[in-house]
Amino acid sequence: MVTHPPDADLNRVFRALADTTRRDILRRTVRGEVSISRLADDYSMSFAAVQKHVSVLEAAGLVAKTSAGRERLVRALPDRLALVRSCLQQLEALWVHRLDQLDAVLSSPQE
Amino acid sequence: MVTHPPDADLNRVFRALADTTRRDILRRTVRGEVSISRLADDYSMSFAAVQKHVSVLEAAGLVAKTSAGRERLVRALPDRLALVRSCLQQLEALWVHRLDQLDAVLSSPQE
DNA sequence: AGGATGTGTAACCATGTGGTTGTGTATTAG
DNA sequence: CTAATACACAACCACATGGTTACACATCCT
Repeated sequence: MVTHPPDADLNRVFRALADTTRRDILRRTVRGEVSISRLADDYSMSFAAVQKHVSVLEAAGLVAKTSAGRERLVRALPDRLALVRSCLQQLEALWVHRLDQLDAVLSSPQE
Repeated sequence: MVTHPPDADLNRVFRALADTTRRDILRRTVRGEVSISRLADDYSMSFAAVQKHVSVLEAAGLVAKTSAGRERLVRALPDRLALVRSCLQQLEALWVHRLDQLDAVLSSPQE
């Protein structure tokens, strides 16, 4: 069970997505760049907490920050979602394969 | 920020997927029912640890257990993955929308 | 210059997580 | 019946996580 590097990445991405606030931040930064304090305005938690959420998303590669004067603009990055999609697709492919096998068993003559 | 019940579900599902061992268990139980001890044979951790992983997957609705004599057979459930897919799809739809807006801006005459 | 705003960082706390061991209880095998 | 197997459950531990507050620093505004 050597955990491939991509495995660790996948863990971080799923982990980052497993929080309502972070998913919301992601939705908001998909539409365009938003500063951290403007993000923080809409949540009932401290600025530092929102900052932490952003840094979790950043560590997962789901978001990037760019400096603009005294504020940091957060924008969502689409690339890492492909990782998740491929993981799910792989799982669902196995399901399809199982169903195929079931079909084969049901439609083949008894042994 | 009233977290809808589905939000909590989504959190649990993503959280459950954010672990290499659990994703592996999921892959193995997609193909067909596997007992917990047979699952545990292939990981370098205690039986109880694997049991916990299974129960996390179960709480997330990704897996179900059925009694068969003294063993519990674990099988993967496909339904909850649809939740994840729709969440990602929604996010990516927002991205597409942003790109559309960008295109519109770029192709429209200056103001 | 000086104050307001935006951010980064550190310390701290409660709780959750991933792992362990130990014990109890069914169920199967001899 | 007894022993081994498969599981459930609880207690425990180290560490991560999500939150807080406090403080330092940079940047903008007047």
